[in-house]
Amino acid sequence: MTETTLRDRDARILGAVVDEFVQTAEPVGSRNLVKKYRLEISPATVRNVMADLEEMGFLYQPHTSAGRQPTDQGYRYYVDHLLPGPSLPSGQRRRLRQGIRDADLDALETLLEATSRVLSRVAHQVGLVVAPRIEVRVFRHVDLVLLRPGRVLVILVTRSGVVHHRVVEAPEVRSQAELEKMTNYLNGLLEGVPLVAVRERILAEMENERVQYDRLLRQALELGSQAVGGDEGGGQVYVGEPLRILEQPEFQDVEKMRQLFEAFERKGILLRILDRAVEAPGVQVSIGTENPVADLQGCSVVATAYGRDDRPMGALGVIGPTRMPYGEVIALVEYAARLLGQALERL
Amino acid sequence: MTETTLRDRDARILGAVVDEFVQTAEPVGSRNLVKKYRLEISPATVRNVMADLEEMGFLYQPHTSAGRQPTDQGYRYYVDHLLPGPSLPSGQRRRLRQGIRDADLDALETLLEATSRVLSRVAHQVGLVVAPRIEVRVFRHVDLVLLRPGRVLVILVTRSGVVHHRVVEAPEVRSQAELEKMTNYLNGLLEGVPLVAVRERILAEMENERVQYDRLLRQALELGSQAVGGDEGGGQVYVGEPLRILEQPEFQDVEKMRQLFEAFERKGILLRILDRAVEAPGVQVSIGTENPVADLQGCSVVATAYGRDDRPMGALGVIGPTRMPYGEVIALVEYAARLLGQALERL
DNA sequence: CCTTAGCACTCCGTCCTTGGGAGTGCTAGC
DNA sequence: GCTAGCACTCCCAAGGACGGAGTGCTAAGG
Repeated sequence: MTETTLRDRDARILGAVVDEFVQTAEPVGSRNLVKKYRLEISPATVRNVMADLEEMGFLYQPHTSAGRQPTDQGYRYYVDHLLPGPSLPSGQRRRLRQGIRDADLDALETLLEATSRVLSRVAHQVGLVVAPRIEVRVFRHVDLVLLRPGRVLVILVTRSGVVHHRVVEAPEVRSQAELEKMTNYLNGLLEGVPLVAVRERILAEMENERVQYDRLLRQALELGSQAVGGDEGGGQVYVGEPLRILEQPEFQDVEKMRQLFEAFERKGILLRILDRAVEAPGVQVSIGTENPVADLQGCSVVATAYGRDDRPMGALGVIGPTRMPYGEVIALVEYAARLLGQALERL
Repeated sequence: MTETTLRDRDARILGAVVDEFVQTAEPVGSRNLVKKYRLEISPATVRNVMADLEEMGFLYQPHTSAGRQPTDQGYRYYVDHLLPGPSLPSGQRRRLRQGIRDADLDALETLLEATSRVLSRVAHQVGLVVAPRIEVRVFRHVDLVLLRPGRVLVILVTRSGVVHHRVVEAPEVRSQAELEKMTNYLNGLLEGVPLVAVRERILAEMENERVQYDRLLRQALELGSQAVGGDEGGGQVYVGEPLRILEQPEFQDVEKMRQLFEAFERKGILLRILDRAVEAPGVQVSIGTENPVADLQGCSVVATAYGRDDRPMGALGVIGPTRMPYGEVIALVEYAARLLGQALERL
């Protein structure tokens, strides 16, 4: 990766090619470019420049004597150096605001899902939202329900109102009355503890003398520990209206579409990509082969963290073909993250 | 719909055409048919019969001088009269059993999802499962959690271990302690009441003198009522691995596929189709235009109820192109329903 | 040295034609 | 009522011609 800086005119032409190709999805030729973008030079000159840009790896021809299209590297340069100032048409702002505000008063899950959907609709791509990470979630309440002797349903509620539940084997538990006591004990013990610290807290409590002698308390801790165990994968991913992607011509091909949809099913993949945006500042753009997942050849992801600046909670973003209007999508994702952050603040 | 009965030979030919077309997805011609199915008559005779069958509406030609394919009516006759005895290859039985047994010990949701998935995989179509209807679900436990003053999270658990939750506005509620009392009260009141009867029970209790004078109890009932309200749509639908449908050549066309996927998103549509199978006895087969939803032109649904015979709980089925191996799929759906019923019994 | 006009060339996509294959319907004979 | 034979229809794949869009190169001009 040599960090090239293009001369002004060359950059302008690269920018024009990207803009044009994003718009039309057809290879762009010199003549057309000059006309549409009022470049004050002749097509022949543009051709020379294009040949240079191709040599540098920013453009390529799908076949000889066709127009040029941007390579991943071309898009990269465009994103890094040529983006117009971030401005979002007020119509889109409004739609985003409305979509997120409408779900605002509801539970967290609804809010996140609504956000992913409205992102999809406004961007004409597919919106993604990762639920707040386990680290920022705080224990609020636990409830134990005896389904039948030896089998207990553990319900866990976080401060933001997210409900987790899981069935746990507990052969020694026989009555709901026992569970009631355990519930009270656990609730008292864990009130306000961050979920990540719950296990630790429980282990510490195990040392407590009182616990050593009380079978019930020991069991309660055991249950509590099992309840939070294995929940590390906490990052639920919401995929909004995946069918939107069919609006993009590159996915008229069934095989391509299928690959992408398979990625959608494997939430782990999406999580991996979006997670990088949680830590990093600003909006992250992964273009085509830049992103680590082979199945997502030809796709780009624009993502950013949401939450307070000093304390990112999760990430959201948009996935679509590499041929995407980066300026617009970046502004969109940025704004959506701000709105979602605000909504969570209120929640 | 005139209820025609075909003469033996005609019926056999219709059956052969259906079998062959299901297998190859190509219009089938007379010559080929004779050879492959060892009909002891000449192609010319077969042609005559086919012409008759076409006139009766069982077959049609996509264009002159092409082979024949079954019409919806043709499939209907096949399903009603020509199905080979229901027998399921032991390999498929095993795969079904395994898929369902594996999820058996888990919570209900997991079980239902696993069932829809294994149906998809074994049938090479898309499996559908409707969660047990609200009528057969029984109240087990309720829990109220104060998220912040005036806003309460209501968690509802049914006997089978299904967890519902919802955020409810309750401006007067200010402390968790109040909620604790309400919780106990509601749990005592509703233990073992079928969900459909909960609201009724609550209304009856409202008349109770004790309640008239106790603000807390009134509020508790209010909350309980809101918690079950609007939950009529209880039938959650699980769609198993929709991408499987791409294995069928008819869905290589993006537009067709898109329509179907849109139907998958609108769970209401699927619910409507499957719900008919809950009441009806045996396996229901809706072929192409027979099913009430226009978007599902060209698709068939094979569905049946699961649960105890005298008390159906929900429905499951398979959706795919009209060109599907009905005999096999019917046997599959039947067996899956039995397995799921048994699994629920144990749960 | 950079720019540009001109020109020959390349490649794609479309349209048309052609020929073979699969299948039918009809007729006449058994 | 069944069947062999035959003429006919239609699709589909392959081949060829052609126009369009675009390029690269060369040579001339600033």
